[in-house]
Amino acid sequence: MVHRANIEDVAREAGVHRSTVSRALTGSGPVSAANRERVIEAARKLDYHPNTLAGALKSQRRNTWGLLSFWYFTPSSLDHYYSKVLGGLLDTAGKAEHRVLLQNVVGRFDQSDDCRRFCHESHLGGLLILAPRTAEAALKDLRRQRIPTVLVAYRPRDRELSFIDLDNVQASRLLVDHLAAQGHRRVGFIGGEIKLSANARDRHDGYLAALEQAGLPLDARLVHNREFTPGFAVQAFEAMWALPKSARPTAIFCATDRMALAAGDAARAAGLRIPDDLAFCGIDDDPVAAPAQLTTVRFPFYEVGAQAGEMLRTLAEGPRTGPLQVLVPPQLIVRASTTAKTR
Amino acid sequence: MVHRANIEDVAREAGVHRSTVSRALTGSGPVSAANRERVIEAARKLDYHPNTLAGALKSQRRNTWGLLSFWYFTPSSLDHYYSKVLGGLLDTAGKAEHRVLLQNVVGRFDQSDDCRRFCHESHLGGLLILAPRTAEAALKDLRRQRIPTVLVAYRPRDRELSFIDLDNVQASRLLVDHLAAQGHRRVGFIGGEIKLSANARDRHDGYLAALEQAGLPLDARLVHNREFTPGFAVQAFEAMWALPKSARPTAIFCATDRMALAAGDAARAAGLRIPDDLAFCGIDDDPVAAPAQLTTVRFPFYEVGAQAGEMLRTLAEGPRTGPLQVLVPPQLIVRASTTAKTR
DNA sequence: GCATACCGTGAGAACGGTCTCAGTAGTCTA
DNA sequence: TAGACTACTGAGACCGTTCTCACGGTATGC
Repeated sequence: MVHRANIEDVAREAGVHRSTVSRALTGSGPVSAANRERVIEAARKLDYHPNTLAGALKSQRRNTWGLLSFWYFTPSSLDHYYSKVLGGLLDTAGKAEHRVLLQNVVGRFDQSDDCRRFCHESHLGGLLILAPRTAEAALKDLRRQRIPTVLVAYRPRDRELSFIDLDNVQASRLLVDHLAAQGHRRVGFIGGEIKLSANARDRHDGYLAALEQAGLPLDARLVHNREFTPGFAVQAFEAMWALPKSARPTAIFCATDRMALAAGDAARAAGLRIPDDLAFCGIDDDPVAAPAQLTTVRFPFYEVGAQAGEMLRTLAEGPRTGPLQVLVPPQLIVRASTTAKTR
Repeated sequence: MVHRANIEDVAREAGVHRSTVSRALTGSGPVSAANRERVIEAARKLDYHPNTLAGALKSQRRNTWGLLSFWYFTPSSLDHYYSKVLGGLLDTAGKAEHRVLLQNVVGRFDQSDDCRRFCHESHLGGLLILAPRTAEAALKDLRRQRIPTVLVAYRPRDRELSFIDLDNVQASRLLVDHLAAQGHRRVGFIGGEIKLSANARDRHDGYLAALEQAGLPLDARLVHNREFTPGFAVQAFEAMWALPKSARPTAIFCATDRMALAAGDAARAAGLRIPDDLAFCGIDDDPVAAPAQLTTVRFPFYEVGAQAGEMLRTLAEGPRTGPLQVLVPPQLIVRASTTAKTR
């Protein structure tokens, strides 16, 4: 291993004590201008880089944030989400002079030794947790450590925890309002099982709330909740289209883009023109949505990551701030699948 | 801050010296069965977690790998690449009892202070560099540090560096061979500027080599290299289709999926049936390729990350291994855009 | 002129481990 | 039974910083 200059070498080179070197380089105390100059020059000459391990050990300062992701496998549909959140976090971390350390937890959160060791032994100054579906019990153990922790895209039952979640209710509202503004009155909904997924519930609830607020009729025959799958979307579309003509929807709002595209393809195959005969919209702004001209909403994942970082900063410095709880609104992306060219 | 038990506390609890605790927990020396038992019990009781900072400081052991990505901005098309490589690296790191630390470099690699500090001050035991387009000069500085370094998806001029690159030549070969096997003899190529990008050059070279090997004719009118953009792909398709009927291609191979899809859309708009009148294929297995039924090749990014980690391990332990240089072959994904249903 | 304040500095104790070394007791060999 | 060897243990230096403290010197206030 190459010899790396340490603070003592710099002190010798500059002809001062290492305390003075430390003060000069970190600005933690008074140093005469002449000595500061000498120290900086010596550090440059010796290519000195302080050993952060030693510094952190002594000062007990924690300048690393941990990102704990909790996936048994990583479905490709999460790549976009993951890398944008990460990008935002990295940028905030950079500004805050923090490093970002990663840990992927395979299997159950609360039984993972990796996870425990990551949180206890990595000298973390903050912790971000992605998608901890079953993790709330395990979080209690973490809280004893008093490491600032923010849950991402998850709303815990325990109201003492900090989180930054996506406003799925608002997502539905934006889309329903947009459809209403386009003149639609009969808007169908195809979503996931509301008992299994908070996302499914919120998107469904938002749909109901927005219908009511916009004064649109609610027709139970136009509401289908079971699975977040393209196959189910096609089935649900077919069921709606089998209704008497007057009962059919003029627009269908699917809880994901993939579902909307599948249902849209089925509709096209049945001879319908989109959006004139039937409009479609989804949620996610999946990469396939843009080429397919699908109206959708997009969550600003980069900003979620960046703001999560800011929350960690606030939690770390605030002596006694309560939990921080943020709901991130989505952005409406209007495309041709809901905007008739001929009107 | 909560009191965290240290090794001294455990020693006191177990009634032994802290040396014995260290030996018992790390297995670095002999400990009697009775004492080992006592130590483990004491550690459990006090919820002791060793301070890795202190350990690494003294032992000079480096158990962190750095992942340096170098993007001025992060285009969404790289999300998939980035998160898969990362996933693979994380898994290998986990097996090797290593942590992964991230740094995103904005702007020029060789002028980035963040980058230098990351490499010098993070006590890295290995370094992975993603997409260091202009970075080779800066790497010399890094090599002085003797940190095992692997370049990902990049082939450096300096043959002393270790890298793991994607075999773009082989990608082209797989596709051309596939087209030839489908009976095509006139295969067009649309790619990027070969002087600007190694990718563009390799894909183009692979096309030429595979044509020759398969005994297919090379017609300069069917080869278009300028930009990796959908717009250019459309132009190039139109140019080919404006040729006399006998000179037209029966299949077009585009250097990216996005280009292939754009050209394919233009062909469809011109009334052509795909693949019967004209077959298309691309490279990348972009998320939009599967729904569009586009034949393409996929690079195994997860495996790239995992193997890069293995390379770091080898470089770290090998006392004097030379540079490791790996070329990763892609996988052919055959879809309907090249397989005529009616034949 | 003396008390007070403050600036700049060096001395040296931490931080929490690891690791070398020496010493003790017990076992084995000749 | 002496000598060598082994298993185990504690003492304590050390990794490279930060940070508190004490001290000399100069400026300020009364």
